[in-house]
Amino acid sequence: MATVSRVLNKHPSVSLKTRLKVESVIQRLQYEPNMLGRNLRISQSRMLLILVPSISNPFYSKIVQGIEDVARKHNYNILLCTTDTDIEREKIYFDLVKHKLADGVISMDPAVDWDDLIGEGRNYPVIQCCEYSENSQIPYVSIDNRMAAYKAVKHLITLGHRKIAMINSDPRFLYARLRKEGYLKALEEYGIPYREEWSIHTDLGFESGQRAMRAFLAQEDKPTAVFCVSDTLAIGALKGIKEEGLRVPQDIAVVGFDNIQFASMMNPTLTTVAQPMYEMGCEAARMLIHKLNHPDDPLRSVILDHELIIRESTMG
Amino acid sequence: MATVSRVLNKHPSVSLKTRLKVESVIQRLQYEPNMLGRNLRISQSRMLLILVPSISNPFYSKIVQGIEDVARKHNYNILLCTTDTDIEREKIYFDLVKHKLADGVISMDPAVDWDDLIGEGRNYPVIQCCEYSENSQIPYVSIDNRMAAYKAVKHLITLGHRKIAMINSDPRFLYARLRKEGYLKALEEYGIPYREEWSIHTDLGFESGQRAMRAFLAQEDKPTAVFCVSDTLAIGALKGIKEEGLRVPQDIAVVGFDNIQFASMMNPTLTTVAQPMYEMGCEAARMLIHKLNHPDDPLRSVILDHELIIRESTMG
DNA sequence: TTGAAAGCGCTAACAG
DNA sequence: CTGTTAGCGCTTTCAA
Repeated sequence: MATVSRVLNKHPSVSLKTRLKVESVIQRLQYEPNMLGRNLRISQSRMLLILVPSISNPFYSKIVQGIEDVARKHNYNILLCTTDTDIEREKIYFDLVKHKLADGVISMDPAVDWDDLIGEGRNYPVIQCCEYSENSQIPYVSIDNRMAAYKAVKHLITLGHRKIAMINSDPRFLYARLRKEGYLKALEEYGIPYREEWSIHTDLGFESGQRAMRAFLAQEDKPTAVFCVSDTLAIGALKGIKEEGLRVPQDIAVVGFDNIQFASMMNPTLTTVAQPMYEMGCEAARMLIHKLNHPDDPLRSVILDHELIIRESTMG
Repeated sequence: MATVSRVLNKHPSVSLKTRLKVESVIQRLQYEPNMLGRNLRISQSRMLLILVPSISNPFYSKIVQGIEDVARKHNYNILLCTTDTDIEREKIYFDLVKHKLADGVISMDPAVDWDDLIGEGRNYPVIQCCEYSENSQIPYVSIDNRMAAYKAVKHLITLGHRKIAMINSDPRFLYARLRKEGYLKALEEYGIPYREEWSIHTDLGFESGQRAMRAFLAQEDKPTAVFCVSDTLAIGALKGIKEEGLRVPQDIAVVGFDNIQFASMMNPTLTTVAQPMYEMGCEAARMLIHKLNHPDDPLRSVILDHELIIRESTMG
């Protein structure tokens, strides 16, 4: 019995002869090991919990791909859970870790209050990805959102725009707040006053982008450019502009964020800020797995590079 | 110890008094049950394995959403695995079931040969979704792919097109073969000869659609309409057409398949065959969970409705 | 209604 | 190098 276990785990201290014998019996009996027993014994689930706001946004899918690839390489499986940015669901899912069904978590959710969620004095392995709480000690991987937004808006200003609107997401997201700061910084730098009525918060769906755009276009004084915090919003905005019979970029320029694959397929193609989605996922997974193997090593957060990609939606 | 277990599982035979006592102690000790022990004991993982070719295609994401919602409701978690339509990966993932890490499978992959994969005389709970092997006994949920394709192509013919190309996916996929049959049937019905050079097989990426379109447009005798077996391909095709300076639908009409959200956001908006993606996922999950609870109940496969959605890419 | 005891299938320490 | 044994944390008889 122990020997079988050793064969299965490729433990070196098994003679060739017995190994072959065991293997042949395994073959003959069609024996399949039961990992439930193993998991209990070694007290690991070899599962990584991934918390995403939504799976239908290609931005998140791409990150998940990165996580999955690295996880596989280290013999971990992925438990993908969509939270809809709902605190309650987040809590329920986190129970999977508390209950040992997952060894650690990578979260892309605003994460209400990890310190509270985790509880006093516990040390659950948690990595934040894209989204993070500034005041907690939990390591994260992200980009410089403020700077990225600043560059995007500056690009518009450089093109001569002075009436620049912003379609933002839920301010519970840190990235939403940071990108707004970048937006404001760019405006300020060029002495452009901020206009409340040109700033909308919404969810990341296409329709929301479309709706926001409609709202801008219904105003008497219309913006000539729009900065959207996600490509999905920008795509909705393009649609909203088109249905008013206006042209992009001649009448209104549009900038998105993320550089999802669809961005370059649009008509016009979308200017956007590229995030290294796949790489972020990989890095987050690497960090988590490292933490699992070395629980006491302090982990440093990682800021990856972004890049402004200029396409037709700002420069026809 | 047994009593604690009973309290945790809400077993009725616990007096109010002891239950409260146990609960208060649980609270005080911050006790968290270890599901690894439970899983071993009851010999269930309460996990559902989901096999998808790729997660970046919104078509699959939507189905997964449906599965997840139903699974949650029944207290199952989801193990999402992307196979890239690679037989080897499929096998490796299926080991999760053999090893009891998942209680059952929903597969959207061509599934080489389930009967072979599963092995003689075993009865693993497997449901196929969208994609299935015709000759196996494994239940599936899908649409009538042949009919759907037929209707799509007929729509083009009715509009006056006689030169209709097809961008198809890997013929390992049954749906690819069935949709081709529908395409051929429509052509035949109207006495239009099939042209080998107007039929391409490729993967589902945008670029592939774009490339296929370029190939068509490089031919001397160009088609005036294209039927694509997925919206992602169709979106790529739109791009390919645009880069040649042609107009949709005036010069070339395009039909997609799936009705992913992006389809209505394109410019022009995309005519496509809507599949009830979310509902298919729900149904597959329901079937699987039923099978888990009643292993010997025979399950009937399900064919859901599709719908041709006509938009600008065929009728400007 | 509660407690004692067995055992799910595995791994790891120990002895031989 | 191999076999024996204990025990991971839980549920479920069985007896009290």
